[in-house]
Amino acid sequence: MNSTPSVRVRIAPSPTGNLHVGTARTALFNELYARKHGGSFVIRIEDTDKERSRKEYEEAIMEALTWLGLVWQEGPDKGGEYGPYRQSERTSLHKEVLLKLVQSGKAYVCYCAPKEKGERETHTCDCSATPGEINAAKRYVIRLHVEPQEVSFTDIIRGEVRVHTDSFGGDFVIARSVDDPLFHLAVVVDDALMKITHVIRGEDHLHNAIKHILIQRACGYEQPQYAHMPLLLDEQRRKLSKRAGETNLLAYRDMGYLPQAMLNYLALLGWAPKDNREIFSHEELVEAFSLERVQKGGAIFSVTKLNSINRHYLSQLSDEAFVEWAMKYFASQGTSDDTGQLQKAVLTERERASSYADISESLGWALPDWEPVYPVESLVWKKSTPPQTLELLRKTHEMIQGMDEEDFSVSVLQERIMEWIDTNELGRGDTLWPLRFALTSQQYSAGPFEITAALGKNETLKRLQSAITKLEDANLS
RNA sequence: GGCCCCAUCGUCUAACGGCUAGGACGGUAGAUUUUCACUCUGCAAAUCGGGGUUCGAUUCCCCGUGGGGCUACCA
Repeated sequence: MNSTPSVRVRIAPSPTGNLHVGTARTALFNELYARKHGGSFVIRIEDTDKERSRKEYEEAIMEALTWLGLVWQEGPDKGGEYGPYRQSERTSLHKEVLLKLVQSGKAYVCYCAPKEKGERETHTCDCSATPGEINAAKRYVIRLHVEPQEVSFTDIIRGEVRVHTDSFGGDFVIARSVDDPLFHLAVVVDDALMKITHVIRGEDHLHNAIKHILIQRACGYEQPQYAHMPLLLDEQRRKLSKRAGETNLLAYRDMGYLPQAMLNYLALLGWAPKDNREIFSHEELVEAFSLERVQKGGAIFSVTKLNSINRHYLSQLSDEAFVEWAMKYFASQGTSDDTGQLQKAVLTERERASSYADISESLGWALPDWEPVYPVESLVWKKSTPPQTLELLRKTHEMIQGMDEEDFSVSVLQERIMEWIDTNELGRGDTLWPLRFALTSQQYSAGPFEITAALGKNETLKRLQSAITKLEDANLS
């Protein structure tokens, strides 16, 4: 038999909301660690808070984890040897442990009133009922007996952490009743029963680790290795929360971020490889990852870097995949594309877009409801004059009129139009700016040939004519 | 308040105690370009402060300062 137990890690989200980006990162680090060591990654849904837990959140969480591309071996969706994987289905397990703890005197039933708000004295009382004598009519809790002492453990990321039990008031509550264990007890029991070897979680649990170790000792469990990761911060350097920005992972999918980009970005938050590399596939991350290289300080979740990484991955997509990605956005906006014009147009934003926000900003000209509303002067290039522009627009209209529909590809259009401009010495800027602007009415956009190709002959001529008319009517000098 | 954790460019980060503190994003200047973007070339930008230890400290130790987390009969 193998003497060293294989690595088993877990992520334990509570279905009281969508998957938080911070939780997603923790999940990723767990997954990477498990895969790196050929271990198992377990998902356990902590739905014991009956008030706030919702089934649809559990589904959203699983969907988000799947979207990110994480792979797990055991979970509520696929079962496993150490199930069930919903905490609410494990209460009998918890109860068993609880009873044993009380019977052995490691924990006791306590009828004392709840702690006052500012109270921080070490808890003392004479309560000592055994389970058989519990007076159900009276409110009670179950507390763990805690000998006043220094407790320390070695955190993989932080080194030695040492806390005195007095700092949290000694005997702490582990259950509201025999049927209602609290988080601390449930986590410890579940982790032990699921043979979790490494607990990798957020730094906000650092203090809890002490309580958890105390419970483990009382239960006679082996202590897992702990690794408390730095928190994800908002721009104000506070724990990333809903109020400071979007924290729902799936919202980023809906904003046009690719899962591989998000995965890559998340990995770089609090972790860095030995070399300067920043672009990593999932497999490459597994290869390069190590907990020892995880940062101790918190990291700000900032979308600018995510944008650049997303742009990189978008540029790696095939044309088909890129179109599919972009059209998903328009579909979500309820924009139909009967003519196929939008589909063609979308390609002009390749290597330019960072997310759907860019697509939506730059592709106005390709929308079915586009109208040529713009100030006439904008048609005139900065180094040109209105009469020149009018003249050139007329010539361009005439030139394009003479082209065949099948010549409307980017390369042919570019070749023909550029050659035409140069041989007639019309001036590239003087001609191309009004062309592009007449077609888009946008200050910034893709090049005129790409746009002409996407719009096709009829639409191009229509828009050029409209610009000519506008300019004539305006009668600028 | 108490307990704990942390500290390198604006941001994410690199640097066996030893090159001019490196890279990326962002910013900025320029080249290219009809515009924006892409690409290319430059530039600015950091070791929180004070003490030690050491030939030598971003790195180790102490103090201070700053930031953060936790302080539930939530998870």
